[in-house]
Amino acid sequence: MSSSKREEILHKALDIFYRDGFRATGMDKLVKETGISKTSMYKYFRTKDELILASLRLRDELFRNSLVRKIEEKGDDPITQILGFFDVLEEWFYDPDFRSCMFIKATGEYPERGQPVNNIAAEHKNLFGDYIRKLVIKTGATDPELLTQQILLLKEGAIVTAHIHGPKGVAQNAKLAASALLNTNLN
Amino acid sequence: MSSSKREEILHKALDIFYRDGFRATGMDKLVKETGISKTSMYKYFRTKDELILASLRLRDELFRNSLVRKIEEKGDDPITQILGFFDVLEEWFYDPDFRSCMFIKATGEYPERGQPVNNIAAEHKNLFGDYIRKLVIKTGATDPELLTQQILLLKEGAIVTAHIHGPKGVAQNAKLAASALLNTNLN
DNA sequence: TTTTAATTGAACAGATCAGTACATAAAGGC
DNA sequence: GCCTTTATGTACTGATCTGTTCAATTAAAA
Repeated sequence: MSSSKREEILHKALDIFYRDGFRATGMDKLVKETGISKTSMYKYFRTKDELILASLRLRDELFRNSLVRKIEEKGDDPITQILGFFDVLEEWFYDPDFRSCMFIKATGEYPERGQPVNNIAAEHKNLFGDYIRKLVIKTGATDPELLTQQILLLKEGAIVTAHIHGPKGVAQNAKLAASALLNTNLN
Repeated sequence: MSSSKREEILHKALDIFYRDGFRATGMDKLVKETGISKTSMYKYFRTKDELILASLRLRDELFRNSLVRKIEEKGDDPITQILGFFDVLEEWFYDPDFRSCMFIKATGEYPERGQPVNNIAAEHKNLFGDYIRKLVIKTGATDPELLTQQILLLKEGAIVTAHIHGPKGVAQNAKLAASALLNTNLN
């Protein structure tokens, strides 16, 4: 199968891009660290930009799937899942490979509006937001749209804060805030 | 005065670094856009890294001062100021020159822990956090430390979200969350 | 005006950037 | 065995990167 090489390149490039950033990662570094020849890289991806975009799309898929799966391992009812989501975040923050959100960093490096990088990032956030919204609606909250957006704000804030200050306490502070907001929305 | 040239370089470099990013901004681009010769740049700053760090330090000073001033224009009592803070954020998000938080982006581009960039970013967040904490304590909140951290999470989340999705509604959602959290902390 | 300091422009070095060309080497199917 | 596909290694192009050098120019001080 020819596409297995493509997948291999993609997964390895994703790890390095996530760890070191896009502009800081040259193709030669990618060759050296992955052991894959440059010829192969340019066979499956016509440009570095194309590889970056494909990496982001893969990250979207892997990350959302992983998040949803871990959330649903926390329990069955929506409140448990919403609050459990912040425990999932906490586990991520304590992972030594945690380096903030790849999409936040990507939009930081490619600030031009309407660029594909920005679109993929926005789409990723929208898709995950849709999932959270479903959970919030299931709780019977009085203003599910507002509550959804607020939970997402806490999530983004926690990611950025854990990256700058370290993981300690960050996710639990966010969880307590989400819990308080949930309570005011249920009575 | 020789330091006025230094200041000029610093202010102009800051604007370009903030707009385009650090790695995406070469010294030649800086020369072309600022009209300042490369010789002068390297006279006042020995390396690009030094210029970057000085830019971040200037940003810290300018941005915190501006934020505090605008917050205090919103009123005298701490609750008005805390909630007004989110209106200040909203004005910033709608500024066409808004491009997220320079420190979040900086730590994204220079992910190595313990690096000066990271330290300056953390210090910036700490200093502003200290200011918010003072306001929160003045409100008589039951758990001022927790509430402070939560308000800061909402702030970081709002910045990142406004950058990816645009400014609409973001700051007000955060403001409503902060208001609800304040209420649960005052009763 | 004369002298001194500050600034510029432009060329340069050496490294690294994205991307290409091509000949060699594995690997798999028949 | 043979043949085709797939992958590798290496060298290369031209652009761009950070940083240096130095003579010419402007501005300020005397």
